[in-house]
Amino acid sequence: MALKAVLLITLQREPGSGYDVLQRFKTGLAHVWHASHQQIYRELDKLHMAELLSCETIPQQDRPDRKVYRITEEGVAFLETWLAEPLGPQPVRSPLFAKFFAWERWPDEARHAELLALRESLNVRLRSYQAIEATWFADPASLTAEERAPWHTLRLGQRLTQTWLTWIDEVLTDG
Amino acid sequence: MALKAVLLITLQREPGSGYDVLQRFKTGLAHVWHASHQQIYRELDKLHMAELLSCETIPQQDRPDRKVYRITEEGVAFLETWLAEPLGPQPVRSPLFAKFFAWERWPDEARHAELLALRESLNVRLRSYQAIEATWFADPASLTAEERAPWHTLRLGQRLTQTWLTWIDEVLTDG
DNA sequence: ACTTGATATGCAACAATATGCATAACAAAT
DNA sequence: ATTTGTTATGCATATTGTTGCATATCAAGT
Repeated sequence: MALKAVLLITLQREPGSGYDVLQRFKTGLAHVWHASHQQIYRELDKLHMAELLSCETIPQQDRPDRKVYRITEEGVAFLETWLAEPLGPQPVRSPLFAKFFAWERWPDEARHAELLALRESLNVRLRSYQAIEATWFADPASLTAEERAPWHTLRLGQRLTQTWLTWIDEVLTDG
Repeated sequence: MALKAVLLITLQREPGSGYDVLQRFKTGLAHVWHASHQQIYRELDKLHMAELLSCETIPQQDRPDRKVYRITEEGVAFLETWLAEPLGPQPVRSPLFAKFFAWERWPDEARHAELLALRESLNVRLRSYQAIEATWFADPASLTAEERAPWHTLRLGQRLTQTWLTWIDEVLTDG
């Protein structure tokens, strides 16, 4: 459901091909929702079948046709319905917590490596957040209401990441 | 994969039926991994087929047989393999971030309701954490290394929840 | 008497995600 | 010349998770 919604909202802002959308998932949408190219192409096709997206096929010489999708009125209505209804509680699913739960069988060495790798990937994420902040949100006071939305999510992302990092250091120190 | 691991670890500590396991998912495992009873029964059957679990059928009068599962040697080996290999980066998938991403089409009223509902459910979770802390971890200094594992995950859960709550209040105040 | 909730188990259909494979041209670097 | 990376699209299969339905007993409350 959320994937459909993300596809609809990004194509509503700017129509584009599956490949265009894929690039957006790799950049601006990277901190919102992950999807593989296979999943994106298939989901776009489904949304087209359901007439939530229209599709204009642009023939190209010597390579596959480029299919440009744009949102339809039904697509907008679908998106607004999704936004209006509350999400409900999200199920808890944390593989790392599962490993901690299995503590007595988790070798010290493996745990240490796991935490170091996680810390590294969280640091990468934090740097990515910092780059976004410097580029787009250098002056928070001057942001419009609309611009504040991504700024808020960025700040939450930063704080959650920081919370994780602080905790990892404590666990590494502890054992 | 993680579901298999959680089933194996809990049955390794204490053999039991699908129903027993379900009760554990509703209590002690509630903050580790969510699974429905349908999924649990199906997965136990699969693990039995794969001989990672053995199964003793205990006939009962006038009601379905009780099937008691216990871990096998292959099951232990499987679990240890899973614990030894690093998890790798977890894909980002946050429906709430997706809604923030769709800000310009998200009505103020719906956003407000969404955040209030989320705040309430996070508060419930925080109270649940506090109850666990008071019951099991009243004196952190006296914990053994093994007891510290669930304590660590509890603390991370508390802090992440608190980070969310602080952020929600800010967003509610802001707009 | 009747309903509700706990005990105890599942099947079937569907949706979402992951993984492996496949094609084909072009540009840039070695 | 050949490899590597980018552009551009998908299909097939398997795994994982969701939702609706189904059965049957017993205890406790109304």
